[in-house]
Amino acid sequence: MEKGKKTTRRMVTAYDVARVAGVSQSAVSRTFTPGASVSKATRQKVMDAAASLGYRPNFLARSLISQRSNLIGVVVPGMANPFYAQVLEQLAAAFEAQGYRVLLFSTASNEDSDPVLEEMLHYQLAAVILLSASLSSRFADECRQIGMPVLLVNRKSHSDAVSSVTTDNRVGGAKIAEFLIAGGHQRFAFLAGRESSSTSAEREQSFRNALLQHDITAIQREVGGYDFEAAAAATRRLLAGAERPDALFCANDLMALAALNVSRYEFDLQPGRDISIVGFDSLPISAWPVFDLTTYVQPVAEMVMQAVAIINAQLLDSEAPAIQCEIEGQLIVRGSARQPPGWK
Amino acid sequence: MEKGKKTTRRMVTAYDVARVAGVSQSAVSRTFTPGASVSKATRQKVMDAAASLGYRPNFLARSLISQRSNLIGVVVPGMANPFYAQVLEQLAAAFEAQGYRVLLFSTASNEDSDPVLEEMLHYQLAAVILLSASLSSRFADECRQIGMPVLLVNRKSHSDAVSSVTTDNRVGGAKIAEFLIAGGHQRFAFLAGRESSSTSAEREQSFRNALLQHDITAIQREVGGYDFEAAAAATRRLLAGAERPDALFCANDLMALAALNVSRYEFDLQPGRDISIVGFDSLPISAWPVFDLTTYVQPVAEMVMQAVAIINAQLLDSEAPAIQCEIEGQLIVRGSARQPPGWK
DNA sequence: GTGAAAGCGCTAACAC
DNA sequence: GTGTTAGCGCTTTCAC
Repeated sequence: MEKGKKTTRRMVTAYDVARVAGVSQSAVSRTFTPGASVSKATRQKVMDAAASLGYRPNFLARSLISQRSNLIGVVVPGMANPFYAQVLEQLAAAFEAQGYRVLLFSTASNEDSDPVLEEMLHYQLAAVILLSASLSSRFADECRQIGMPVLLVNRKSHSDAVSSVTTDNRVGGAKIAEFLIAGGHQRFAFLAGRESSSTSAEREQSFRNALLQHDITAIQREVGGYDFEAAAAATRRLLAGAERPDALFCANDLMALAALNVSRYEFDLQPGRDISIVGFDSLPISAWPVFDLTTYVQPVAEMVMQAVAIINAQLLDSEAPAIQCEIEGQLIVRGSARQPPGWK
Repeated sequence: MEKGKKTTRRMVTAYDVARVAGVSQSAVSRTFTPGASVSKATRQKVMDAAASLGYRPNFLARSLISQRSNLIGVVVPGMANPFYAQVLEQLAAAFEAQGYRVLLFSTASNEDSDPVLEEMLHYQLAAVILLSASLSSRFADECRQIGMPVLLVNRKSHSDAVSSVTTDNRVGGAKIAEFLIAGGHQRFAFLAGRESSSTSAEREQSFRNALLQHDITAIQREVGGYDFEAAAAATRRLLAGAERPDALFCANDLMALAALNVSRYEFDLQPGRDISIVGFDSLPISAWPVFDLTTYVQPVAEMVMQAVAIINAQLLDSEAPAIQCEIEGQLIVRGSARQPPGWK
């Protein structure tokens, strides 16, 4: 912050406007405060003066005095995965509609968001949203203490003092298992996301449990870390193995798309016929004819709605309890996995 | 545990730290100001007190008094196009590395960024970056007046008082034309982005010019508005027409991907054999085997580097002249377009 | 309804 | 090197 030539260009302040309008500075403030009491005449004078001077209230100063900012901090783990981009976009749109602004904190992919959280605490954020990232209990406590709502999206906390919005991962994992079993598959495999991710863990656990109901215990497993290249490599290992799986459940769509590419172009396996591949998320691009991916929908719009609702509730009452919101997803059957005869 | 206890949520200030450390408040300020002169002893006392109290400088207050914020406003036209997401991500990473933070302003796609610019002026932004959006000269003037650097990325201004970073669109358009001509194509088509976009216009114009050199003037044309669905519809019109093109240049990759899908799955045309499709951007996903798209690279990393360099220069000297930076792209030949024999 | 006055938390002269 | 002193631009009592 050493840089920057000092500009002598003083900005237009409420005082300047007051002087021109022939009113007090407070009158100017009131004019720009929705719901404050100003007479029609005063307001008009102020507006005219403001317009002529090109005045705009300084939101930073406003936040400082009013002790409340309209900045929402959002932590995203990069945007290589369209899912994150989509959630971020909708989150931003929803909050902007309410007069908030998103301050972006991109974390270098890894799950440890403590350093970035530390950074966030320097801005008087109205709230913090962590997308696909977890939160140390230390920070959870600290945020609660200063009355700053924190919300996990697409991830759950071990502590239920932290709010979260997720899809019903367990239902999804089970549904996919049943679908694959009904399709008559024999050799199952799971492609995991990051090991530390609650999301991947839930999907895997329920997948395994459902298979167990049918006495299927031998499940091959690789880790793709939610990354395209890593998932492609993992798929290669799986398909090159002795017991090539005929049913592959990937913890997210991006990895499923990688698996699709590898199967088709490196192993000459046609998804839906020679191998069944299922994802999780339902990215827009997964619906493209080239992929035609069977997947479990994470209803992004609904998740964002709930996220906004939870944040609003906490903002209204800082004593409000944390909420773990789990949203109903849906299995979308397309062509990348063999379809059981008569499947609804 | 005391529930419902009303916590007086005053934040920890430099004064509190000063009191505990037994020094003046300025000493605290200096401790947290890189390059300020504080003795080892004082600094230590301050750091200890700060740590014990959980003190963090308030960046908003700092910006207010120092008249310079570390907030960079970035306008993005949504993130459905991975190109935007990629640029945003790298931009954020680059600025964060310099101690800046990105304040996100997502505009509802359209090209008129005036309302959002208006919003931005309320925050004391260090600089503003417009991604694939244009700028009215009114705002360009206003921003210059208050000494706030503005930079267009992937778009050019008619005025050269506005800085911009773009790829050499004209070179790209011409190269693609030559490549397609060398491939022996007969019926050319161009799929435009938004009509108001300088980027699309430049690519089209140079494409046409290069074709003109070979006496090719009949060029079919549709508008895809940089949107996947719109581009798919446009492609349908093109392919259903009497004079079905055998060479299609799309103003960006996203639209080329749409064209690819439509060609292959709706018209049973194999790209690279029955029709040649070329894009512009070189998205990561365009390299996937399923698409194997021939395209012109926009070197995102380099563009971001230049963007940061330009902003830094303007920040250092607000009188610095605007810079129009044009970066050299590169034609990536892959399988979606027929390859001329012996093409280098 | 309106103005005066008191700060929000901080940096940056300025003396010492 | 350190403390003292002014404010940055604004909201918000509080009298009138």
